[in-house]
Amino acid sequence: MANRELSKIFREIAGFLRMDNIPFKPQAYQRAAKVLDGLEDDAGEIYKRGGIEAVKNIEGVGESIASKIEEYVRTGKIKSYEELKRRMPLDLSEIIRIEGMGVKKARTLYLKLGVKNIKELEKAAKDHKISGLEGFGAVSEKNILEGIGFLKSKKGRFLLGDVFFIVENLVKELGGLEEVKRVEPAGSFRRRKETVGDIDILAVSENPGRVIDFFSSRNEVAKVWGRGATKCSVRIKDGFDIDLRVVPEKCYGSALQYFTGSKEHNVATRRIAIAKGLKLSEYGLFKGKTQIAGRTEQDVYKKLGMQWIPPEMRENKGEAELALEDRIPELIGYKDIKGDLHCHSDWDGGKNSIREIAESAEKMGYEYVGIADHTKYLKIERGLDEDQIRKRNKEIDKLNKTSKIRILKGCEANILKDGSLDIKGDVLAELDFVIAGVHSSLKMEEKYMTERIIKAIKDPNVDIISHPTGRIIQKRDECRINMEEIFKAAKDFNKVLEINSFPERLDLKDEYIRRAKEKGVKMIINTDSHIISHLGYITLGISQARRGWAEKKDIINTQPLERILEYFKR
DNA sequence: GCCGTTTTCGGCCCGACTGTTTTCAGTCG
Repeated sequence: MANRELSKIFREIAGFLRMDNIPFKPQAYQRAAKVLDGLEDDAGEIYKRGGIEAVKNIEGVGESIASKIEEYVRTGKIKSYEELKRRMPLDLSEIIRIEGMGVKKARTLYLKLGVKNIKELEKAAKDHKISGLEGFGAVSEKNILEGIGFLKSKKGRFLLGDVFFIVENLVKELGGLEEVKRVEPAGSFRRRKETVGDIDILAVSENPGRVIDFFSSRNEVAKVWGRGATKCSVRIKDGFDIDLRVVPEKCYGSALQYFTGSKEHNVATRRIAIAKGLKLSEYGLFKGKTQIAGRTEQDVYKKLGMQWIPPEMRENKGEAELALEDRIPELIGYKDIKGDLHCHSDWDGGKNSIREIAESAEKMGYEYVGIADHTKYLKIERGLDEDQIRKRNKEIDKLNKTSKIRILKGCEANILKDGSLDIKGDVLAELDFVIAGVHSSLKMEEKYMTERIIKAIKDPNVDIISHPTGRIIQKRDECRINMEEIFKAAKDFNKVLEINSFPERLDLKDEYIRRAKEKGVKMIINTDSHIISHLGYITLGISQARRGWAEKKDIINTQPLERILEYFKR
């Protein structure tokens, strides 16, 4: 896929241009990058099919960017980009991952101190070289070190959503090979952790050499680390590593169990084995020297006297004990969602029309879909005012006459600093549902932030609180909120907390989902999509819900249309 | 650099917040 690489390059070009205060061009490159990210067709393929003219038909791509795409497809490089990098040889995309660091600060620090990457930045901050510079002070140094510390604590890990579809695709391709009998990802990927390190893939084959040949020669492979008879490690162009192991069929199950982890879960299961006079390893479950299980995971757990445990639960949080007592909950399934209620349309900053969203939602097998455009406080997202909401509602009414699935009228209103909403109540009352979320003043003290959200929960028009903690994974901690009080208020006022499926949000996170479930708080899994390709993120939200042990009954959008409407009327 | 049933030239989502200043630049969403 050339799209990902091109979009990364265009984002960097945008950064370089912004550094030099060049107006408007950065937005153009940024936009092209964004379009490429959401593009289903591969730009390289488009070029090969229809030449530069076809490429120019891509939105946001004109003369100049099209010729850069052409250059990239033909030579694998873009000269002007290489030139920019030579002039400013710093790892911009890395440095700006630190919160509070942007291209201008990166530029100053490079020119004054020669800082090229996070490591050098950390040293400069520790040596107090930064506080003396114009525009920087002691607080800047402190913030930089804090930001770096935050990034480091999740070092080398990737967002599940950033690798998910690449890995799924690879596994599907491997599974399609004739010589591959079984293949599955293991590790934290299989447990669907919100961030993953290396990806482990396990396969069974009579001909490991052929499978490894295929695996290591795929064109997204950047580097082959190690190649053995049954094992191969590669780095993908996107920057993460994948290990493939080919194992004998008779221990596929035990190997899968072993490599899925977590480490702590494995310790717990091995302890159970020992208590039964057995020994569990990646090679199987043994009684003395005889293998009594190993071919399938189910068999391994069964012979241990346990129920099979969904990978998302294997974090040693009490699941082993439940499995021994036959009390593993029936988690929400990946096909249980009947509709996504947090979709932004082109009425606000979204990309697709309501009709397109409804059609995509129908293709996903949904019964209903909810349009939840931003409201007016969020100017950057073109939030709607009262009149625009009413106008949009009319369009939805019209579309509903012909649409095969029901389109619900909603919005994502802003919870202002004092806990009030930015849209008048009489307009909210005309909607099928109202989501409310915090998008500003995220650094309030716990007491005030908690009061603020609870006030919104008490608002009779509000049904759902979106991304309740406001965290951005690997970038921003959750807001200071007393979640216990939020759960209590949600329960008392019968309001729903969102599990936002966006890769960098996944908010509520697993622990809170589990706590909410214990408290009897209802939740909803939404995508917060701004383009129809985001609708597929729902699977990440479901994973998160399963990691929080949520069952179908805990998640309201597993319910049919009438039930969910009834729920919002209450 | 891209785009156009208000334009083929002249526009490009902008306000809040923070840390630095003493009126503002940079970052974020």
